[in-house]
Amino acid sequence: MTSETTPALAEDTALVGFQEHDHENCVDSALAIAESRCKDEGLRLTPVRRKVLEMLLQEHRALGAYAILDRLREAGFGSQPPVAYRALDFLVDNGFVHKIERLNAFVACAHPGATHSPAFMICRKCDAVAEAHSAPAKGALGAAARAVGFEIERTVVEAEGVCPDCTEKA
Amino acid sequence: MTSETTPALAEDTALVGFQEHDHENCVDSALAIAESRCKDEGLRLTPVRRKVLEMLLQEHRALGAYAILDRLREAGFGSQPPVAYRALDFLVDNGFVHKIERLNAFVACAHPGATHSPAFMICRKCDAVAEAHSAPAKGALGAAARAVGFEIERTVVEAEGVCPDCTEKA
DNA sequence: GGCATACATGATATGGAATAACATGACAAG
DNA sequence: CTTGTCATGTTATTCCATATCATGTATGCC
Ligand SMILES: [Zn+2]
Ligand SMILES: [Zn+2]
Ligand SMILES: [Zn+2]
Ligand SMILES: [Zn+2]
Repeated sequence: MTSETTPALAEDTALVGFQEHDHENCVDSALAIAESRCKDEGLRLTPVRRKVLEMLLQEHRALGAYAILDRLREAGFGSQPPVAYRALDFLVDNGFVHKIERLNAFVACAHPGATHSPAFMICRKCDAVAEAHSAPAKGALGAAARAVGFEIERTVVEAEGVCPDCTEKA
Repeated sequence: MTSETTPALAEDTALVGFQEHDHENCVDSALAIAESRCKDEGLRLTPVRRKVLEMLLQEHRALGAYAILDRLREAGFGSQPPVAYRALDFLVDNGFVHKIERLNAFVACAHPGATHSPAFMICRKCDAVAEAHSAPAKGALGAAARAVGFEIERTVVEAEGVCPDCTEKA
Protein backbone atom coordinates (compact mmCIF):
# COMPACT_ATOMS: atom_id res chain seq x y z
CA MET A 1 0.00 0.00 0.00
CA THR A 2 2.01 2.96 -1.15
CA SER A 3 0.68 6.06 0.45
CA GLU A 4 1.33 7.73 -2.88
CA THR A 5 -2.19 7.51 -4.21
CA THR A 6 -3.06 11.14 -4.55
CA PRO A 7 -6.15 12.68 -3.04
CA ALA A 8 -8.26 11.75 -6.04
CA LEU A 9 -11.14 12.45 -3.75
CA ALA A 10 -14.24 12.39 -5.91
CA GLU A 11 -14.41 16.00 -6.75
CA ASP A 12 -18.10 16.25 -7.19
CA THR A 13 -18.34 16.82 -3.48
CA ALA A 14 -21.82 15.47 -3.24
CA LEU A 15 -22.38 11.97 -4.28
CA VAL A 16 -20.33 8.93 -4.66
CA GLY A 17 -22.75 6.08 -4.59
CA PHE A 18 -25.16 6.42 -7.45
CA GLN A 19 -22.46 7.06 -9.99
CA GLU A 20 -20.01 4.88 -11.77
CA HIS A 21 -16.48 5.47 -10.76
CA ASP A 22 -13.10 3.85 -10.57
CA HIS A 23 -13.84 1.80 -7.53
CA GLU A 24 -10.42 0.23 -7.08
CA ASN A 25 -8.92 3.65 -6.94
CA CYS A 26 -11.75 4.91 -4.79
CA VAL A 27 -11.07 2.28 -2.13
CA ASP A 28 -7.30 2.62 -2.30
CA SER A 29 -7.29 6.35 -2.05
CA ALA A 30 -9.74 6.39 0.84
CA LEU A 31 -7.55 3.91 2.71
CA ALA A 32 -4.50 6.01 1.97
CA ILE A 33 -6.21 9.10 3.26
CA ALA A 34 -7.24 7.27 6.40
CA GLU A 35 -3.72 6.02 7.01
CA SER A 36 -2.28 9.43 6.47
CA ARG A 37 -4.79 11.11 8.75
CA CYS A 38 -4.21 8.54 11.49
CA LYS A 39 -0.49 9.06 11.28
CA ASP A 40 -0.90 12.80 11.52
CA GLU A 41 -3.25 12.68 14.44
CA GLY A 42 -1.64 9.87 16.36
CA LEU A 43 -4.55 7.48 15.83
CA ARG A 44 -3.92 3.78 15.55
CA LEU A 45 -5.42 2.21 12.46
CA THR A 46 -4.94 -1.36 13.64
CA PRO A 47 -5.55 -4.47 11.51
CA VAL A 48 -9.17 -5.02 12.64
CA ARG A 49 -10.02 -1.36 12.17
CA ARG A 50 -8.37 -1.24 8.81
CA LYS A 51 -10.13 -4.41 7.73
CA VAL A 52 -13.53 -3.05 8.73
CA LEU A 53 -12.90 0.20 6.91
CA GLU A 54 -11.78 -1.70 3.84
CA MET A 55 -14.91 -3.87 3.91
CA LEU A 56 -17.14 -0.83 4.09
CA LEU A 57 -15.27 0.93 1.32
CA GLN A 58 -15.68 -2.07 -0.96
CA GLU A 59 -19.44 -1.72 -0.81
CA HIS A 60 -21.14 1.56 -1.31
CA ARG A 61 -23.87 0.19 0.89
CA ALA A 62 -24.53 0.04 4.57
CA LEU A 63 -23.51 -3.14 6.36
CA GLY A 64 -25.01 -4.31 9.64
CA ALA A 65 -22.72 -5.04 12.55
CA TYR A 66 -23.29 -8.77 12.24
CA ALA A 67 -22.51 -8.84 8.54
CA ILE A 68 -19.27 -7.12 9.41
CA LEU A 69 -18.70 -9.61 12.18
CA ASP A 70 -19.15 -12.54 9.78
CA ARG A 71 -16.48 -11.16 7.51
CA LEU A 72 -14.14 -10.53 10.39
CA ARG A 73 -14.51 -14.13 11.41
CA GLU A 74 -13.74 -15.27 7.87
CA ALA A 75 -10.68 -13.06 7.90
CA GLY A 76 -9.45 -14.68 11.09
CA PHE A 77 -10.30 -11.96 13.56
CA GLY A 78 -12.38 -12.30 16.69
CA SER A 79 -16.02 -13.00 16.06
CA GLN A 80 -17.81 -11.63 19.09
CA PRO A 81 -19.95 -8.49 18.82
CA PRO A 82 -17.64 -6.19 20.79
CA VAL A 83 -14.87 -6.79 18.27
CA ALA A 84 -16.95 -5.26 15.51
CA TYR A 85 -18.53 -2.57 17.63
CA ARG A 86 -15.23 -1.36 18.97
CA ALA A 87 -13.71 -1.06 15.54
CA LEU A 88 -16.84 0.71 14.34
CA ASP A 89 -16.77 3.08 17.30
CA PHE A 90 -13.24 4.07 16.44
CA LEU A 91 -14.05 4.61 12.79
CA VAL A 92 -17.23 6.54 13.51
CA ASP A 93 -15.66 8.70 16.21
CA ASN A 94 -12.92 9.69 13.84
CA GLY A 95 -15.16 10.31 10.87
CA PHE A 96 -14.08 7.45 8.62
CA VAL A 97 -17.44 5.74 8.84
CA HIS A 98 -20.98 6.93 9.43
CA LYS A 99 -23.85 5.13 11.05
CA ILE A 100 -27.11 5.05 9.14
CA GLU A 101 -29.66 5.25 11.93
CA ARG A 102 -32.55 4.27 9.71
CA LEU A 103 -30.88 0.95 8.95
CA ASN A 104 -28.91 0.35 12.12
CA ALA A 105 -25.97 -0.13 9.81
CA PHE A 106 -22.70 1.46 8.82
CA VAL A 107 -21.24 2.99 5.68
CA ALA A 108 -17.80 4.30 4.78
CA CYS A 109 -17.52 8.05 4.60
CA ALA A 110 -17.43 9.36 1.07
CA HIS A 111 -15.70 12.59 1.99
CA PRO A 112 -12.98 11.72 4.45
CA GLY A 113 -10.54 14.36 5.53
CA ALA A 114 -12.69 17.29 6.44
CA THR A 115 -15.07 17.09 9.35
CA HIS A 116 -18.56 17.47 8.05
CA SER A 117 -22.18 16.91 8.81
CA PRO A 118 -23.39 14.23 6.43
CA ALA A 119 -26.76 13.61 4.86
CA PHE A 120 -27.70 10.37 3.19
CA MET A 121 -29.89 9.11 0.39
CA ILE A 122 -30.92 5.52 0.89
CA CYS A 123 -32.48 3.49 -1.90
CA ARG A 124 -35.18 1.26 -0.48
CA LYS A 125 -34.95 -1.07 -3.48
CA CYS A 126 -31.25 -1.78 -3.86
CA ASP A 127 -29.94 -0.48 -0.51
CA ALA A 128 -27.38 1.78 -2.12
CA VAL A 129 -26.38 4.70 0.06
CA ALA A 130 -25.05 8.03 -1.19
CA GLU A 131 -23.61 10.71 0.99
CA ALA A 132 -24.19 14.42 0.58
CA HIS A 133 -23.54 17.38 2.81
CA SER A 134 -26.21 18.71 5.10
CA ALA A 135 -26.59 22.21 6.42
CA PRO A 136 -27.79 21.39 9.90
CA ALA A 137 -28.30 24.76 11.53
CA LYS A 138 -29.75 26.35 8.45
CA GLY A 139 -33.35 25.87 7.45
CA ALA A 140 -36.49 25.21 9.43
CA LEU A 141 -34.93 23.01 12.08
CA GLY A 142 -32.18 25.45 12.89
CA ALA A 143 -34.73 28.21 13.20
CA ALA A 144 -36.91 26.14 15.50
CA ALA A 145 -33.90 25.25 17.63
CA ARG A 146 -32.84 28.87 18.01
CA ALA A 147 -36.40 29.86 18.80
CA VAL A 148 -36.64 27.54 21.80
CA GLY A 149 -33.00 27.66 22.85
CA PHE A 150 -32.07 24.12 21.91
CA GLU A 151 -28.35 23.64 21.28
CA ILE A 152 -27.77 21.37 18.32
CA GLU A 153 -24.65 19.26 18.60
CA ARG A 154 -25.21 16.74 15.86
CA THR A 155 -27.86 16.05 13.26
CA VAL A 156 -29.12 12.93 11.55
CA VAL A 157 -30.40 13.58 8.05
CA GLU A 158 -31.43 10.56 6.02
CA ALA A 159 -33.65 10.50 2.96
CA GLU A 160 -35.31 7.29 1.94
CA GLY A 161 -36.43 6.81 -1.62
CA VAL A 162 -35.49 5.32 -4.95
CA CYS A 163 -32.12 5.78 -6.61
CA PRO A 164 -31.77 6.76 -10.28
CA ASP A 165 -30.78 3.23 -11.29
CA CYS A 166 -33.82 1.63 -9.74
CA THR A 167 -36.12 4.35 -11.08
CA GLU A 168 -34.80 3.65 -14.55
CA LYS A 169 -35.43 -0.08 -14.27
CA ALA A 170 -39.05 0.54 -13.30
CA MET B 1 -37.52 -8.40 34.00
CA THR B 2 -39.20 -5.08 33.52
CA SER B 3 -37.13 -2.78 31.39
CA GLU B 4 -38.05 0.50 32.98
CA THR B 5 -35.06 2.49 34.13
CA THR B 6 -36.61 5.94 34.02
CA PRO B 7 -34.99 8.35 36.46
CA ALA B 8 -38.35 9.93 37.13
CA LEU B 9 -38.20 13.15 35.22
CA ALA B 10 -39.86 15.77 37.41
CA GLU B 11 -43.50 15.32 36.69
CA ASP B 12 -44.60 18.87 36.06
CA THR B 13 -41.81 19.69 33.69
CA ALA B 14 -43.71 17.92 30.98
CA LEU B 15 -43.02 19.94 27.91
CA VAL B 16 -44.06 20.12 24.35
CA GLY B 17 -41.36 21.78 22.36
CA PHE B 18 -39.54 22.22 25.65
CA GLN B 19 -42.24 24.52 26.93
CA GLU B 20 -44.59 24.19 29.86
CA HIS B 21 -48.17 23.64 28.96
CA ASP B 22 -51.44 22.27 30.25
CA HIS B 23 -50.55 18.64 29.91
CA GLU B 24 -53.87 17.13 30.93
CA ASN B 25 -55.57 19.08 28.23
CA CYS B 26 -52.78 18.34 25.77
CA VAL B 27 -53.29 14.60 26.19
CA ASP B 28 -57.05 14.76 26.13
CA SER B 29 -57.26 16.89 23.05
CA ALA B 30 -54.76 14.77 21.16
CA LEU B 31 -56.77 11.66 22.00
CA ALA B 32 -59.95 13.39 20.89
CA ILE B 33 -58.37 14.38 17.60
CA ALA B 34 -57.17 10.83 17.07
CA GLU B 35 -60.60 9.41 17.76
CA SER B 36 -62.24 11.85 15.44
CA ARG B 37 -59.77 11.23 12.64
CA CYS B 38 -60.14 7.47 12.98
CA LYS B 39 -63.89 7.75 12.78
CA ASP B 40 -63.68 9.92 9.69
CA GLU B 41 -61.24 7.68 7.91
CA GLY B 42 -62.66 4.35 8.96
CA LEU B 43 -59.64 3.44 11.07
CA ARG B 44 -60.11 1.34 14.17
CA LEU B 45 -58.60 2.87 17.29
CA THR B 46 -58.88 -0.30 19.36
CA PRO B 47 -58.16 -0.53 23.09
CA VAL B 48 -54.51 -1.57 22.73
CA ARG B 49 -53.83 1.09 20.15
CA ARG B 50 -55.56 3.75 22.19
CA LYS B 51 -53.66 2.71 25.30
CA VAL B 52 -50.31 2.93 23.52
CA LEU B 53 -51.14 6.34 22.12
CA GLU B 54 -52.22 7.52 25.54
CA MET B 55 -49.00 6.26 27.12
CA LEU B 56 -46.91 8.10 24.57
CA LEU B 57 -48.92 11.28 24.95
CA GLN B 58 -48.40 11.22 28.71
CA GLU B 59 -44.67 11.50 28.23
CA HIS B 60 -43.14 13.98 25.88
CA ARG B 61 -40.31 11.57 25.56
CA ALA B 62 -39.54 8.62 23.38
CA LEU B 63 -40.37 5.22 24.82
CA GLY B 64 -38.74 1.99 23.67
CA ALA B 65 -40.93 -0.85 22.50
CA TYR B 66 -40.25 -2.89 25.60
CA ALA B 67 -41.06 -0.08 27.98
CA ILE B 68 -44.38 0.16 26.17
CA LEU B 69 -44.77 -3.56 26.42
CA ASP B 70 -44.23 -3.47 30.18
CA ARG B 71 -47.02 -0.97 30.59
CA LEU B 72 -49.32 -2.94 28.35
CA ARG B 73 -48.76 -5.95 30.56
CA GLU B 74 -49.53 -3.90 33.65
CA ALA B 75 -52.71 -2.71 31.97
CA GLY B 76 -53.80 -6.27 31.31
CA PHE B 77 -53.03 -6.51 27.62
CA GLY B 78 -50.88 -9.10 25.90
CA SER B 79 -47.22 -8.84 26.74
CA GLN B 80 -45.46 -10.31 23.75
CA PRO B 81 -43.47 -8.05 21.42
CA PRO B 82 -45.85 -8.29 18.43
CA VAL B 83 -48.62 -6.79 20.53
CA ALA B 84 -46.68 -3.59 20.99
CA TYR B 85 -45.18 -3.52 17.53
CA ARG B 86 -48.51 -3.98 15.81
CA ALA B 87 -50.09 -1.16 17.74
CA LEU B 88 -47.08 1.01 17.02
CA ASP B 89 -47.20 0.14 13.34
CA PHE B 90 -50.79 1.26 13.16
CA LEU B 91 -50.07 4.51 15.00
CA VAL B 92 -46.98 5.28 12.96
CA ASP B 93 -48.60 4.43 9.63
CA ASN B 94 -51.43 6.77 10.39
CA GLY B 95 -49.29 9.58 11.68
CA PHE B 96 -50.28 9.52 15.35
CA VAL B 97 -46.84 8.46 16.46
CA HIS B 98 -43.34 8.90 15.08
CA LYS B 99 -40.35 6.66 15.42
CA ILE B 100 -37.12 8.27 16.57
CA GLU B 101 -34.53 6.35 14.60
CA ARG B 102 -31.66 7.62 16.65
CA LEU B 103 -33.16 6.06 19.78
CA ASN B 104 -35.03 3.11 18.34
CA ALA B 105 -37.99 4.47 20.23
CA PHE B 106 -41.36 6.09 19.71
CA VAL B 107 -42.94 9.42 20.49
CA ALA B 108 -46.48 10.77 20.10
CA CYS B 109 -46.95 13.23 17.28
CA ALA B 110 -47.17 16.80 18.47
CA HIS B 111 -49.01 18.03 15.40
CA PRO B 112 -51.63 15.43 14.62
CA GLY B 113 -54.19 16.08 11.96
CA ALA B 114 -52.20 17.24 9.00
CA THR B 115 -49.74 14.96 7.29
CA HIS B 116 -46.32 16.38 7.73
CA SER B 117 -42.66 15.62 7.61
CA PRO B 118 -41.39 15.90 11.15
CA ALA B 119 -38.03 16.94 12.52
CA PHE B 120 -36.96 16.27 16.09
CA MET B 121 -34.78 17.81 18.73
CA ILE B 122 -33.55 15.23 21.21
CA CYS B 123 -31.97 16.25 24.51
CA ARG B 124 -29.11 13.91 25.32
CA LYS B 125 -29.31 14.80 28.99
CA CYS B 126 -32.98 14.46 29.89
CA ASP B 127 -34.25 12.55 26.83
CA ALA B 128 -36.97 15.10 26.12
CA VAL B 129 -38.07 15.15 22.50
CA ALA B 130 -39.59 18.12 20.70
CA GLU B 131 -41.12 17.99 17.26
CA ALA B 132 -40.73 20.65 14.61
CA HIS B 133 -41.50 20.67 10.92
CA SER B 134 -38.85 19.88 8.37
CA ALA B 135 -38.63 20.99 4.78
CA PRO B 136 -37.36 17.81 3.21
CA ALA B 137 -36.94 18.70 -0.45
CA LYS B 138 -35.65 22.18 0.22
CA GLY B 139 -32.06 22.86 1.11
CA ALA B 140 -28.84 21.07 0.32
CA LEU B 141 -30.20 17.55 0.45
CA GLY B 142 -33.06 18.29 -1.92
CA ALA B 143 -30.65 19.88 -4.33
CA ALA B 144 -28.31 16.91 -4.22
CA ALA B 145 -31.22 14.55 -4.75
CA ARG B 146 -32.47 16.44 -7.77
CA ALA B 147 -28.96 16.61 -9.15
CA VAL B 148 -28.55 12.82 -9.23
CA GLY B 149 -32.17 11.90 -9.84
CA PHE B 150 -32.88 10.39 -6.45
CA GLU B 151 -36.56 10.40 -5.59
CA ILE B 152 -37.08 11.26 -1.94
CA GLU B 153 -40.10 9.58 -0.38
CA ARG B 154 -39.45 10.17 3.27
CA THR B 155 -36.86 11.92 5.36
CA VAL B 156 -35.47 11.39 8.83
CA VAL B 157 -34.32 14.60 10.48
CA GLU B 158 -33.18 14.36 14.07
CA ALA B 159 -31.04 16.84 15.94
CA GLU B 160 -29.23 15.75 19.07
CA GLY B 161 -28.18 18.30 21.63
CA VAL B 162 -29.13 19.93 24.89
CA CYS B 163 -32.55 21.34 25.65
CA PRO B 164 -33.05 24.81 27.18
CA ASP B 165 -33.88 23.38 30.61
CA CYS B 166 -30.72 21.31 30.81
CA THR B 167 -28.61 24.16 29.45
CA GLU B 168 -29.96 26.38 32.19
CA LYS B 169 -29.15 23.87 34.91
CA ALA B 170 -25.55 23.70 33.74
C1' DG C 1 -79.25 -18.53 10.82
C1' DG C 2 -74.94 -20.24 8.52
C1' DC C 3 -70.83 -19.02 6.26
C1' DA C 4 -66.95 -16.54 3.98
C1' DT C 5 -63.90 -12.70 4.53
C1' DA C 6 -61.16 -9.39 6.65
C1' DC C 7 -58.95 -7.85 10.43
C1' DA C 8 -57.31 -7.76 15.25
C1' DT C 9 -55.25 -10.25 18.89
C1' DG C 10 -52.49 -13.80 21.19
C1' DA C 11 -48.40 -16.85 21.95
C1' DT C 12 -44.08 -19.14 20.39
C1' DA C 13 -39.76 -18.83 18.55
C1' DT C 14 -35.98 -16.74 16.47
C1' DG C 15 -32.89 -13.36 14.63
C1' DG C 16 -30.35 -9.06 14.81
C1' DA C 17 -28.44 -4.93 17.39
C1' DA C 18 -25.89 -3.32 21.35
C1' DT C 19 -23.51 -3.25 25.74
C1' DA C 20 -21.68 -4.79 30.48
C1' DA C 21 -18.16 -7.11 32.66
C1' DC C 22 -14.02 -9.39 32.93
C1' DA C 23 -9.44 -11.26 31.20
C1' DT C 24 -5.37 -11.11 28.28
C1' DG C 25 -1.77 -9.20 25.42
C1' DA C 26 1.22 -5.41 23.42
C1' DC C 27 3.86 -1.63 24.30
C1' DA C 28 5.76 2.65 25.86
C1' DA C 29 7.24 5.46 29.91
C1' DG C 30 9.40 5.82 34.06
C1' DC D 1 11.19 -4.40 35.73
C1' DT D 2 6.96 -2.17 36.83
C1' DT D 3 3.24 0.45 35.79
C1' DG D 4 -0.21 2.52 33.01
C1' DT D 5 -2.58 2.67 28.73
C1' DC D 6 -4.71 0.95 24.99
C1' DA D 7 -6.35 -2.82 21.97
C1' DT D 8 -8.17 -7.31 21.64
C1' DG D 9 -10.76 -11.27 23.09
C1' DT D 10 -14.61 -13.90 25.44
C1' DT D 11 -18.83 -14.59 28.08
C1' DA D 12 -23.22 -13.24 29.12
C1' DT D 13 -27.10 -10.45 28.91
C1' DT D 14 -30.34 -7.00 27.34
C1' DC D 15 -32.93 -4.70 24.04
C1' DC D 16 -35.02 -4.24 19.36
C1' DA D 17 -37.71 -6.51 15.74
C1' DT D 18 -40.03 -9.96 12.87
C1' DA D 19 -41.74 -14.54 11.08
C1' DT D 20 -45.17 -17.87 11.93
C1' DC D 21 -49.13 -20.09 13.42
C1' DA D 22 -53.43 -20.05 16.09
C1' DT D 23 -57.60 -17.84 17.84
C1' DG D 24 -61.19 -14.52 18.19
C1' DT D 25 -64.49 -11.08 16.29
C1' DA D 26 -66.91 -8.25 13.38
C1' DT D 27 -69.16 -7.67 8.79
C1' DG D 28 -71.68 -8.75 4.73
C1' DC D 29 -73.72 -12.15 1.79
C1' DC D 30 -76.35 -16.66 0.85
ZN1 LIG E 1 -16.19 3.59 -4.54
ZN1 LIG F 1 -31.65 1.53 -6.00
ZN1 LIG G 1 -45.85 14.78 13.99
ZN1 LIG H 1 -32.78 18.25 28.59
